[in-house]
Amino acid sequence: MGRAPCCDKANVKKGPWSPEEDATLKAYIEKSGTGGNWIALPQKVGLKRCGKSCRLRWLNYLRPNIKHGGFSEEEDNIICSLYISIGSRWSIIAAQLPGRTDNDIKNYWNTRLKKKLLGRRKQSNGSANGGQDPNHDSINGGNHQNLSNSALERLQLHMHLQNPFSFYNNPALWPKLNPFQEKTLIQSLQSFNNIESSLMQQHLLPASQSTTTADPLAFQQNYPQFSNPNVHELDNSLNGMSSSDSSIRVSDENKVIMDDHSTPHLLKPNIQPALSFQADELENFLNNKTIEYTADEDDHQIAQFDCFNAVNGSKDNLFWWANEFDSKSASSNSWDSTPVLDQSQGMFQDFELAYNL
DNA sequence: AATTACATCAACCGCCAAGAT
DNA sequence: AATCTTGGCGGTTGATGTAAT
Repeated sequence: MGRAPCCDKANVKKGPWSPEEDATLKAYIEKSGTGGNWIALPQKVGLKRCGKSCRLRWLNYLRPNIKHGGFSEEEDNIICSLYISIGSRWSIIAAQLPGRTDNDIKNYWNTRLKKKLLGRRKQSNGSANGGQDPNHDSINGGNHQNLSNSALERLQLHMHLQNPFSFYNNPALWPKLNPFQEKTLIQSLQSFNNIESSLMQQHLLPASQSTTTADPLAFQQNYPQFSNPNVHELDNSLNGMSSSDSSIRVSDENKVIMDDHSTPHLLKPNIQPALSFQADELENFLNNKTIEYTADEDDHQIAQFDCFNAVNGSKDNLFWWANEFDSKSASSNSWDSTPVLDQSQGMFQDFELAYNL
């Protein structure tokens, strides 16, 4: 037996809110507050709505200082970084973006940002899963059924951001370079692409292994000898762009260490990715400023991860949220101050699991 | 102009955790 | 300790708008 409904469904209006309903609800809450009980609120207000519906309407639309649409690059940046780190904890992500609701961010991620980052891939190729899980085929299927879609998606995103093909195909991810660096970079990428095309012709690589159809892993596994020189070249092209900033380090035990000894905020697992090529070099290139290394006495690795950093070129705005993370509310929809980082311990487990595969 | 496909987003659903009884 | 109630959350749906054919 299911649980009892929170309200009498038969006598409750559903669907879009009318301006009159909005005005009624807003006026009441601004005057009297919620009274600490959303379920009882509709009766007090005189609305034929479910209490949950009232709550949602207020939190997502009517309450003051709500922003809709027009996400900035900085906001994209934060959403992306947090999604990779903690997954679809939209309320936590929303807490870092003043004026944004979890629902808005969730919609924005699902409809735009994800596509912007991963590209518009064909999600269905007539596979047996009937298109129910677009991630399923893309990462070898079967062994990953115990992973959440979120974890798979984050893995996919992380891997996508690590491979030179996606980088080549997505100029939005290109770092800002000086003219010389940009020229070198483009030449390197073209060279890489030419090698691949040549191999495709010479060895009649099956279509399923075409790297141009976003399967760099197969290419890397079949032709690892062609990976490293180019990666070196790409890496070298960005020499001189290193930063001495340090904020987060990862210990040998996979624990995050903040320079100011505060609570850790982001974890980039120091687990070797499944890629067979020189992931460190490639990662260093792709995330140049995003995964930064310091040679401190413990030889720890900085793990500040951010996929848009190269685009923005601004470091300061990437750390503000991390530094304030544990001082903010866990939820944009409440006004309490649950320490969100208490939850962080287990948040990375599925990401780590995906990484281990 | 009509139809179809795709994109967007507000709203709903159902589960879970925490607090109250 | 067990049960109930409520708030909160993430996933999903469906209505609407827009672009493509």
